Amino acid sequence: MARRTKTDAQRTHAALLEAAERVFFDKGVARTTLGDIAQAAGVTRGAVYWHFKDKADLLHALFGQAMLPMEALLVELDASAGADPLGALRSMCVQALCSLAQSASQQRIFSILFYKCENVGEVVTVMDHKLARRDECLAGVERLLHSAVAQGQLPAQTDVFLSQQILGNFMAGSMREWLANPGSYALEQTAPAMVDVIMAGLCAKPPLLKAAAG
Amino acid sequence: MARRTKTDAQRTHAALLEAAERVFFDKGVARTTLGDIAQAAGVTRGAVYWHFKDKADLLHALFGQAMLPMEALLVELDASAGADPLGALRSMCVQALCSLAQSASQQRIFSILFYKCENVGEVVTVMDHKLARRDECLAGVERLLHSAVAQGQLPAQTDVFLSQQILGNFMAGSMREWLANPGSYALEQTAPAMVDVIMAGLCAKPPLLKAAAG
DNA sequence: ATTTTTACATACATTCTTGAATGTTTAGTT
DNA sequence: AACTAAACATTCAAGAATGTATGTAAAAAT
Repeated sequence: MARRTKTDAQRTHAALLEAAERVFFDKGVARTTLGDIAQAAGVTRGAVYWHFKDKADLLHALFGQAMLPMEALLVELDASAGADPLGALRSMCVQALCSLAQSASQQRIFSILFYKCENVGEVVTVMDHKLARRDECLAGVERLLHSAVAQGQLPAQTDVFLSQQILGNFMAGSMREWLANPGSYALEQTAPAMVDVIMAGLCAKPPLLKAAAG
Repeated sequence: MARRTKTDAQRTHAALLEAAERVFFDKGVARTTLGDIAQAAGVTRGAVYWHFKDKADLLHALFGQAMLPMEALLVELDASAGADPLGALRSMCVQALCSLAQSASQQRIFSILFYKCENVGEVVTVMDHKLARRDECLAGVERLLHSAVAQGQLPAQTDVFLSQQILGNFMAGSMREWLANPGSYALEQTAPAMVDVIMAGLCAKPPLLKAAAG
């Protein structure tokens, strides 16, 4: 086959991304050759090298399109910051877990992130880009926690930085561990109760700032 | 060089494991060749193939010697089950985090586990073996939680399975996220406060069993 | 209508890596 | 003292993956 129309090109572009998602998930990033992806997409390596510079570029594109839910939460976050920041945080976290539980594609992509991709070499560049996005999100979380303190939902002495770390660690760990065997329990059902435990802990015994010795 | 004494052989065996730890950490498992490890250990590939079947076997051996702290906790766990199960659980978790924070070798090995190793192909066999060990540990955690319920430290309706998941998710997430940049905060200092949040959450608003509808 | 790109396919040269095969001492063993 | 086998080193054949270079047919541009 020779050149198709512009929309056909976009279609192969998408097909390559979809194929990459599947093959990366199945074989891991390091072991998949660009030939594998081309074959899975029904094209040749020439097409891959036309649309992407190399494997890292393809991975970057794959991860780039995947964070939409994360960013959606970020938007929702700043909107609802006013009334009940802690409640907003809670529903954000629950929704993030439920979103993962409901989307097979998201599960594949996060599985690749967590389990099928070595953070080494050119990949770290891709990951750094991804982490920058996540840090923006975490900064939003920190803002929410600050306003929770301001509104008295959390004690004045609360160490906001540590609280955010705790929440982030729990969220990342929950996603990763659940993805190890998604069948072990129904994440969407249990997500609210799980997040509630963390929120209750932050209210009941939050990490406190060490007052500067005077 | 030719054949050395038996103790020399043990020394090269250990040197190979140490070299593997370093090189795997630096280059990731997939990209390191057995030649790299041999060179780092000051021998040739022949020595590697003598001591280990292949790369997966080497990785298995590396991970096999690494879980000693985890198993140490397991022993300590059953010993202290009597008086204050929740307290025992707390100190276990804190100690696990501090242990990680203090041992550079442990940090490398866990970094390999979390970031430098794709869960694919023969590696899953290695990981499964590792997960089996971890599940034993988690079973111990579950026993502790049960006795905490029995002693009234946790409400009778507490969903022990979910509680254990929550704690495990938090612990795994904390280790992994901290390893992403160990310099961002002092884990040994903050570990007690962090674990306390989770424990307080479990006490204040534990996940509850859904009573079978009658 | 022609020229120029686009969007790929095909072919090629190069480089790595692996597994196995074979060689070489020398420590134990009898 | 002779023999066996341990503990490596060295070499080799074979396949595979990458990047690039080149071919090509149709779509756009003029």
